Amino acid sequence: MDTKEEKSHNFIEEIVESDLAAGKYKEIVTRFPPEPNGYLHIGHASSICLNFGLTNKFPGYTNLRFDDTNPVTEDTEYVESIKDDIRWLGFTWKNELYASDYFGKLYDFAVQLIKKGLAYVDDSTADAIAALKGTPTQPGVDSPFRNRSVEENLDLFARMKAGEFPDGARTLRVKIDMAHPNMLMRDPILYRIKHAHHHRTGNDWCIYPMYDFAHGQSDSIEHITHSLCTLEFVPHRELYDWLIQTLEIYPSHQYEFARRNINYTVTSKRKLLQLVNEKFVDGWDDPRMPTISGLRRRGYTPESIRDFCDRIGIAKRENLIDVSLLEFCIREDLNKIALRRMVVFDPLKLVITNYPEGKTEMLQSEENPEAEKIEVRDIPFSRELYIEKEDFMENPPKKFFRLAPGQMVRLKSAYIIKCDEVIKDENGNIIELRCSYIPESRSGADTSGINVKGTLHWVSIPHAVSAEVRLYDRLFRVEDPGNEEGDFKEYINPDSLQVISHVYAEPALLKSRFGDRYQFLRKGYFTLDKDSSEENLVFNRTVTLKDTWAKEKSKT
RNA sequence: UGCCCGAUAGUAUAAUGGUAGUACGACAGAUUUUGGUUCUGUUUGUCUUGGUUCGAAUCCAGGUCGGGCAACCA
Repeated sequence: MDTKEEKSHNFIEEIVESDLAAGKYKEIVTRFPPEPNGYLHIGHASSICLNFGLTNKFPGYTNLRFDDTNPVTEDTEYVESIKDDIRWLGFTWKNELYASDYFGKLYDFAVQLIKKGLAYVDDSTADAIAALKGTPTQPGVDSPFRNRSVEENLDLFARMKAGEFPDGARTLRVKIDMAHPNMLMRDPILYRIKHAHHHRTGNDWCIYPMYDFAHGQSDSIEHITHSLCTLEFVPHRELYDWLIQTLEIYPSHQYEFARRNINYTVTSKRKLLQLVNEKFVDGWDDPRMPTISGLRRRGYTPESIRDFCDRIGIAKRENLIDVSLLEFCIREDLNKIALRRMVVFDPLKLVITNYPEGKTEMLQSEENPEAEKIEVRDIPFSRELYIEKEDFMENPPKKFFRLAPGQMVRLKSAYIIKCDEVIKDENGNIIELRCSYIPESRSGADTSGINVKGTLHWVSIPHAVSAEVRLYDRLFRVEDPGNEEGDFKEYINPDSLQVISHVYAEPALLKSRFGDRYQFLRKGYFTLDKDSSEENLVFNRTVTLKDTWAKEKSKT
């Protein structure tokens, strides 16, 4: 019996495993810390899978903590969408928490630092602070307010909290070293004044802690053992550790990994927000968006996204992941679960001349040939059918397995037919095909002995139902739009959405419900869109099928 | 001209001093009532120069290249 090879650990799992083995912790605590100022995207999914995945693999739990320290950009709309998305991805948090829950504690921490002579109120303007900060290669200069007395600092900070000063008039800064080689250690700001309404604390506060004075402290309060964040926070770790040590609070530790980037899209909340606000897309859940809600509406499954995150792994190097891997993951999942349906997008009329007029025959076809237990559905067959225009060629190349004058093909789950005659209009356009069928070739009861190379999908004209399909392509024409010259929006793919308002579908599709997943035979995977109604079925194409014929064609 | 992080096939990721592997992609073939699926095979890689070592992707030193750091954002 072959034991399945254990999947190798990423570097963070290694750290956790060795911490656990060394007895440093009995259980681990991680957190997913979104700022509620945008919708979650595929990059966040990776972080979610990491944080929650860790505590699924190892003993411990994961908190959801909203990093809501900037009331100006944050909103409960985002809080709700973030919770929905995490749940939909299939994860459960232990505690729903907010950095704003700790505003009181954080204030007390600040007072402690002032009392230790390690924090001061600075009256400098933002410009002055920036000017005295120095540059990466030049040391900064002490603020003229740096040496105020503890009493004065205590008084001023209390009055900042009391709302005596306008926005931006004063800040509280920690006193470290203005010549420190790490710029984040040059007396970083702890608190700033913002007379703004907070989505949770309302108007209770007019001073708000900065990220560096909220995140690590929140981690510590929650006894987070492994605080995972992306690489741009590496230089913050020194300050993170300094504050925890100085405040003598629970020592959480920060570990950094490289954010996941995917080609032909952007995953920056600022850029995504622009696409939404400037109407380049239909909203945060536009099926072309790399947001979780966009992927959901597009028809991606949570399983496929988790599988994707699993396959791309976690590491520290810069990366640009090929979107074809994401597409592979969704195809693999949908192939197993999607119900097969026949839908003709671009119809060509086909008349079976030797089939009785007015006759309707019910044929059976598999719901899903990959299923362990094959179930079937009924499909009406009649004398007049639609096939796909591109499935017929008058002068076909040698490798064309589809219909052509004098050629035979199988109609999926029906009969073998032969093309006898091509009917054209006065302009020479092909408007109808006259074919004959082989009665003994009926699917499942074929005694004809005829072998054909091609199988086509089809729809019976009198039974066809109408639907709209929306075909999506990548949102950008270039691999890394965020890194191109000029505005990233110049690189939007103008053909990222193609709507076909009337396609012809087999009647079984009439019973579609939200969340149903289909494979339209030879066309791709589709799911019902929220714009759909009883009168107008609307389907989103999740992803195409792999198409080796298209590849073959493009060679010439 | 400072501090920090990184570099393994086209892409992503393993190998933790001992055979450079996996997945996706690409290519070729088999099977197929979806040019889908499935199966088989092929292809391509340790940034560089030294050093340590019986042995280096791995350890050390120098270099090169890429990225981050000067928001009262997170």
